[in-house]
Amino acid sequence: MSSHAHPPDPDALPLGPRQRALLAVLQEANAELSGQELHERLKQGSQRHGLATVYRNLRLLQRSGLVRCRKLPNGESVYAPLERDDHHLTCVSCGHSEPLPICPVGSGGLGLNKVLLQGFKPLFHTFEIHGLCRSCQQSEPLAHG
Amino acid sequence: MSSHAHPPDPDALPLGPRQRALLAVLQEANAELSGQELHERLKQGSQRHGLATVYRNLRLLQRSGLVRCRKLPNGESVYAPLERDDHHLTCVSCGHSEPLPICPVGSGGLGLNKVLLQGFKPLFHTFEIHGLCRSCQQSEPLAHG
DNA sequence: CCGTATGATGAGAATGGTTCTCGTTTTAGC
DNA sequence: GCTAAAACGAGAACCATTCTCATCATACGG
Repeated sequence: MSSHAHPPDPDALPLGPRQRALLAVLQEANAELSGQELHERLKQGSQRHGLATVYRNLRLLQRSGLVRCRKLPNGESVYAPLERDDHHLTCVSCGHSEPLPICPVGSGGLGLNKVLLQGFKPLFHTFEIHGLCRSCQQSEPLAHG
Repeated sequence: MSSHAHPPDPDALPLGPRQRALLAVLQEANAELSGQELHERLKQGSQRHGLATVYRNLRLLQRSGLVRCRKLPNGESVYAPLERDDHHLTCVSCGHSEPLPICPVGSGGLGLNKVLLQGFKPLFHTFEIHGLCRSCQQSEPLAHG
């Protein structure tokens, strides 16, 4: 069993109109978006949109297996459609994070099996390499920054 | 090149006494600790310890390659010594997170090479499977929670 | 040995993303 | 159209983390 589960078909799920709008914005974007950014983009449409609802629906979409989420070093959460499977290189010093075109979960699925998962239902995974970006290596002579 | 770099020898690094104390508490603990928990434990010693210094030194230790960090769904950061290489199963609904005894970065190192890293210096990696734990699968009929 | 410069520290205030509260609006069923 | 239940928006509340700044420790020159 892999954690590369296929996302469910959104049309088969009982999504509200705001949840569909949220999903559409995420799918059109070419990068992960934060809750605040999503809120900004949705407000530009015709309907009213509250920030609380954006976060509420992001949680629901995540539980439905349509949206993935990760936390940046600054505490922001960023969201993307489940099917986008990027991972990241993140600097522990400046917080800069960039895509890493590699996925540790090959088609073999890491040998994840029911014994290890113990009833846990996987939706998506995150893989991140943390370290020092080129410019932070230069400016900071390691320890005692 | 792998992201399984050996941690540097702490004795060879110019660490201050508070940084050593921090590292010692982390190494004695058998689980990841949050900044607040570390602060609590350090305050029980003889020296005074401020929360700001705990966070400052955690950042320095991280840059030095001695400490790793990840963010829980509730926004807390938890820390562990670099050499502890656990990964996690985390529930997107209740936030519960438990160790997963698997590492996607085998001794082969994923084929990470200089071309991909582009001057980035890896210190540690995080791998996490997000999904629904057994009890949240039961209590929440997926979407429209 | 003392004075001074530099860096580390502690206490508490400030920050900011996310969640909560609650009165209002929309939806579904009849 | 009427009512109950669910979703919503605005703003307050929350809380881990970071910032500010006055104080303290350390190193070094005189």
